[in-house]
Amino acid sequence: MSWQTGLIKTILDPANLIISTDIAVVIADKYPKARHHYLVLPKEDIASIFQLNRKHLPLLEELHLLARNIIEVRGECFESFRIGFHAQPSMQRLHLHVISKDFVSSWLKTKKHWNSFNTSLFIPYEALYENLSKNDKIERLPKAKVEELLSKPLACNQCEFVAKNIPSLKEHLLQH
DNA sequence: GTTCTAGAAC
DNA sequence: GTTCTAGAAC
Repeated sequence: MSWQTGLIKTILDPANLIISTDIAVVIADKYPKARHHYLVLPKEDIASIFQLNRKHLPLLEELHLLARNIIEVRGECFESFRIGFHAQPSMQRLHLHVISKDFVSSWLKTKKHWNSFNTSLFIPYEALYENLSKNDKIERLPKAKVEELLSKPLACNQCEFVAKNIPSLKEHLLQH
């Protein structure tokens, strides 16, 4: 089994499921990039956002419902979370990220980690939903665009601060 | 996706 | 000399 199928294997074990419905499940991200970081995955075998079409809109609504549920279950505030998909996913099985905006985590280690959640490489749930409604599919970003976004400066998500490197960004995030 | 680590950056 | 980044992983 290659590493890309790790999520599919993870959800096979009921012990890993924080929430489970007929349609979807919620698990904790194995390498959380913030104080709270969950993944919502459909039980249906959909590899990624690129397999979606208009028929999946009700499924997306179910995923978002579970996203709101896990935030509530954990006693957290909806407004303190980002909910969305990576524009360039690495792991198989469609997964909706539910991540708190603090980004305080020892697993946050690289510029790629930061920019994948804090540039257009992160597609908010609502944006993906609207895009799918309109176009009946999700287009892959051009390689050059991905590289441009990955190389963006380390701009704080809560103020105008731009960090010189990852350690200084992490130190800064702790101050918020 | 992570781990490891060479060599760049400081 | 130490910190930090970025590319290979058969």
